[in-house]
Amino acid sequence: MKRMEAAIQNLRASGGRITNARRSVLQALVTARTHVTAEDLLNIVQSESPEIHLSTVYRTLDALEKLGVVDHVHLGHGRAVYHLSDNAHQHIVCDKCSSVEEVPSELFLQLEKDLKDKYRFKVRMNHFAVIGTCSQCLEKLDKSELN
Amino acid sequence: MKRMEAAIQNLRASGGRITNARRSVLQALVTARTHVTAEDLLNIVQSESPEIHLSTVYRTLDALEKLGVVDHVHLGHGRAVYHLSDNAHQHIVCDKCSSVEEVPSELFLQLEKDLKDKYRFKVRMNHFAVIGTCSQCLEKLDKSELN
DNA sequence: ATCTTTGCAAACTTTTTGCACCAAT
DNA sequence: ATTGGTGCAAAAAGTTTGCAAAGAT
Repeated sequence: MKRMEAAIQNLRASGGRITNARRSVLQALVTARTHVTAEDLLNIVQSESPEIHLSTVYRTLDALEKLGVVDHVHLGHGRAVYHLSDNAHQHIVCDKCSSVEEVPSELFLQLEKDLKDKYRFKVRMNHFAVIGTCSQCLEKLDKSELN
Repeated sequence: MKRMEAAIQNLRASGGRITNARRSVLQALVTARTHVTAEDLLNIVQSESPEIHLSTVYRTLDALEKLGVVDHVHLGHGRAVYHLSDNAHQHIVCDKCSSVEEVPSELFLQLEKDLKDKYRFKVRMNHFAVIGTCSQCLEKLDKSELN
């Protein structure tokens, strides 16, 4: 669990304190390893430490995000999902079934470069989701159009 | 105002009714012509017809969106912005100053194609925002790093 | 001892919903 | 006459905040 230790060093170095709550949230993030909502994290965390409060989860995520350890993406209907920072993938989100899939970042490299070169806009990788329709839902749609 | 008439036809054809509220919201969308929040629209609309309610704006936007006349994008901090459907541009949103810029869709064509071919995922153009840092904020950051 | 973090409850923001009334077709 | 839309008020859903007590350094 290198990531966990690195994050803890990071927190400490920035003058933060290492508390149970923070260790739990971090642990939960490592465990989950995918896009989880604050509430998902709360559930994981509370299965061990039921006293931990949702607002603490939010505040911890905030702190970790400021350190660059965590990122969050808004998936469209309000909820945000959080995960350990990692530039290796992006999210594609189905607007029919809300499923989230990860795709390699390389698909986005050209776009990133273009926006940089032509608009001096520095994309924050991993902080946006592409909305569309996933293969399963597309199939269902095709079938229903046959009727 | 072709767009407006087309939208009205569209509404009528789908069994919808043409009311003051709907005409106003549509008019406001045409007038604004950029990304506006539901509240922005409410303000525009209420300057003429103060009795129109926010929930009506939402319901109208909903109806128009189902017809494909309107689209909305979530910009990250909760608020959604709405605009007339138009595949010609995408949004890039600054995570520092929240400014929104439009960039031509062609930049996204390759990405769209890749996601289609490799993941059978059909991107819903115009329904996602790219988050990052705009040129102005980048400049400010550069300067502050010189200190 | 100091300064940060926590738990809780309450506030806030944005969007949705139930319902009785009203209006467009 | 029907069916769909409106205004209002209240609820939801997700997140943030103020505060006093507890905890990490």
